[in-house]
Amino acid sequence: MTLNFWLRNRSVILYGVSLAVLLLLMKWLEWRFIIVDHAFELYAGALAIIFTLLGIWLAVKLTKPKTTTIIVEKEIFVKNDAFILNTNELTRLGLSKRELEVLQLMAEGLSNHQIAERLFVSLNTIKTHSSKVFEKLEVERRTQAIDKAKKLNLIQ
Amino acid sequence: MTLNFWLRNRSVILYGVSLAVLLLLMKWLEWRFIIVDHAFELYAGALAIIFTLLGIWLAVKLTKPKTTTIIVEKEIFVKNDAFILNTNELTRLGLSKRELEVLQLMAEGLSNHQIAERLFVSLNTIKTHSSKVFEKLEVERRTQAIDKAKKLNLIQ
DNA sequence: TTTTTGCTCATACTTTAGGGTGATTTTAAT
DNA sequence: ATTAAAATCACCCTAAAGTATGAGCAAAAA
Repeated sequence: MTLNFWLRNRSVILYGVSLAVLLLLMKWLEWRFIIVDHAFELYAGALAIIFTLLGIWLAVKLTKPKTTTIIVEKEIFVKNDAFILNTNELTRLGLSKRELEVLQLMAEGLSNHQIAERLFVSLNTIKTHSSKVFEKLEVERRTQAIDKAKKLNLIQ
Repeated sequence: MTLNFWLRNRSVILYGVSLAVLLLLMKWLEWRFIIVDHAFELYAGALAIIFTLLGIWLAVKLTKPKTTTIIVEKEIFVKNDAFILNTNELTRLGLSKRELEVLQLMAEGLSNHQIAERLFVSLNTIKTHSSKVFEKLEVERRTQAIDKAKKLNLIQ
């Protein structure tokens, strides 16, 4: 407890002790070399300087450091791969759900045969769907359809 | 409020009190051992207090606050149309310049015939190129090639 | 210089894609 | 209940795509 008190307040205690020592020293000096002219002014000046420095030291030591928080916004460019289906365009073109499904699988590189298997329908059905898709998208080839559909955000 | 004031300034108050105690101690010491003018000590004490306070004030006023910079990441979603060709993948796959050119035109929806016309070569040449492209990309269809090439950033 | 690589083209053949037409069934809307 | 759209499937035919093989030529690399 006593040790704790010492640790917590050693700055103050040290200060008091050193002040006492300083004053005693000055007194002794004064007593020793009292001959000096304007002794009082010098003494006061020294005191002022010393205690100003002491005050600065105290403030720096004992006050919490000022902190200014600067918030800087760092712009991070993120690739917008969050696909948002263009519903407007979809309804405008009149593409049905199934047709869009076929178009999506086309874009993934599947052949008509593979799409038929995937959707559990016949090859002819897929042909009919794809033909309708090309008609509605006003294209002639699946590659064109894919390109256009991607540009219109109809598929991913 | 008063308690808060105490907590915030206990260092300074403690210092003041201890200074007062110290001065009393000195007075007592003076009265006990040394015979000097009383006014001077009071003056010195006042000086000490004033200039210590001045030092504290100076320090508080003039110290630069520590700045903490907090960087907040602000996400900006950008359409990533800044295409960067994946040269590593390109050389890894061993795709030639011409083959890449054909692949690019494929992705734009052109037929082999159209590509041939565009590049002023025969249809058979384009067929050869496309076959090589499929081989190197390890795919069977142009739609697959397009899909893979886009995912690998080989084409736009 | 020789070799390799890239680009070109051809022929023959197979597979896939696409167009046209028509029909049935299911689902949704009027 | 009727109509309309969507989804399904078939057949026929043509066009395009893709495979395989061989070959000529020019530029770059060994």
